[in-house]
Amino acid sequence: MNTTGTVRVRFAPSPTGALHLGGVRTALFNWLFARHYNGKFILRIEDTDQTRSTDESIKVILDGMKWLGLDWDEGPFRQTERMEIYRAHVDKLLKEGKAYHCYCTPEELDARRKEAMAAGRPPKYDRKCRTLKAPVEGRTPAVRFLSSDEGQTIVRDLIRGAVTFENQQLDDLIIQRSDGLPTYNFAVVVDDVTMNITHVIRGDDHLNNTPRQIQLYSALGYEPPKFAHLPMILGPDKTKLSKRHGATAITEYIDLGYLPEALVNYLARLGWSSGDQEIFSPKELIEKFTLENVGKAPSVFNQEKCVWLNHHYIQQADPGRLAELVLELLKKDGVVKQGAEPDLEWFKKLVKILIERSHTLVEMKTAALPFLADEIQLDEKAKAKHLTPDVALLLIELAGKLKSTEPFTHTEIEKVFNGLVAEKGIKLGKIAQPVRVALTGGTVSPGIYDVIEVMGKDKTIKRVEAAAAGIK
RNA sequence: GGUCCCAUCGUCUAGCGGCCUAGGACGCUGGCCUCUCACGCCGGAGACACGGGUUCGAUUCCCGUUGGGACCA
Repeated sequence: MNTTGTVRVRFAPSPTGALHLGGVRTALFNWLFARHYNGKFILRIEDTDQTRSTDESIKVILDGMKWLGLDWDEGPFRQTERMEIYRAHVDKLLKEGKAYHCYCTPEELDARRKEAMAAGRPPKYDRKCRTLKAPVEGRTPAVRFLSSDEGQTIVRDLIRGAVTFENQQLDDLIIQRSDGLPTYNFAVVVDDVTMNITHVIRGDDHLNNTPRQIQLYSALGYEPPKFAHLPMILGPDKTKLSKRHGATAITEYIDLGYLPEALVNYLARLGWSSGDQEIFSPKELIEKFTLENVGKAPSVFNQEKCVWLNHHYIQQADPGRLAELVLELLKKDGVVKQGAEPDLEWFKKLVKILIERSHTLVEMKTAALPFLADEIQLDEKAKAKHLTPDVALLLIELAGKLKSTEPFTHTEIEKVFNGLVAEKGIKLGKIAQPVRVALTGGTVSPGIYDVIEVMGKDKTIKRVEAAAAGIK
């Protein structure tokens, strides 16, 4: 690939809602491409649609990118701050006769479109205003691009190869609406040109816009950038991923307890691969990422695999970091009150014993609950199965032994259990399960010695005795 | 409807004419480990959409069909 000169790519989201997975993947690929080739990654906010754009949404996008670690080198630029630039380019085209005023109202266009469809003709603009001699009184015109209707426009896409479009099929598209705002296709071209973008890497859904844009570049007298159209991310029903497929916004994944590195790794592998490798650090991704290994086929977002990666990265993560993240979740839920945080070192110990069986931070949070609460509710089924009359005495005996256990550590606690088991000639499960239920309320938890150690002597004995007392 | 794109296990993918009895990962599943659940380890089921070419030889190249998707309305 020709990479002489600095690579400049951009991510250009519309701030009309959440930052969702498709957008994130586009941003990620652009970012990886820029970093791989030591280029620049530019962030541009496409907010010309002022009725739908919000500052809140811009904040969500920027926060999401930061969370993922996708740092940008220039921007964020906002299109609303660049209106003069668009206007100047429109004027230039008008002056050179490459664009013309169109006085047709949306209603008129709509009517003619319907007429054309009814008559079996393609619903294309009929170019009525192309030959207009004088302005129409009392109307503010839109501006249309005078496109060629002969020949072909070939998009040389870095992922798809050459894609040919018949110019005849292309419309005289509006580049400036009657309210003076530039249209999407026009603003994009002007922006990419004036920002010296070298590679436009974007979703497949823009491939059909590309020939028009190429024509605009050449009308404006600019060399078009190189294009690369990424395959879409689909939902389980194989249609474009959208809200009805469940969690699609990046913020939802934060709330669900995902780690950014897991999401980055997962999204990188959607539509891109490097042999058999599944796990990539950001550094490796940057090293190995090229457009050559980007696939053409759309891919379905698979929650299970994403969770698996999240589990993997939770195992790798620093317990201190996890402790802080889980604590945040607990505060958000109101389980932990500001100023009443548990001892951080103790909490870290707790987190450590939960790591292995946690797929998300939310799971970790849930598993931490019995350790934080003063009182616990015993699961009825677990109680019925494990807290049976024959274990009442065992529990009392165990509690007694634990009272004099010093130091109160995994090793010493294990000795107590082993001693009791040998003495009574029972299986470990006979006592471990009832204790687990007594301490955590349920039948699933980390290893019982770890649970006891972290729970602490007082709480352990209190709960074991309470459980024994509750057996009828 | 028009234009464009796409097509390997359920899903993500490797494969860039012979190495393929099609490899890996998630998920599913049988077993081992075991104080529960996980983790881990060992094993299993599971795909080249179809039909024509091209070629000594097609998953791989070409054409068509089918299917799916996107865009424009």
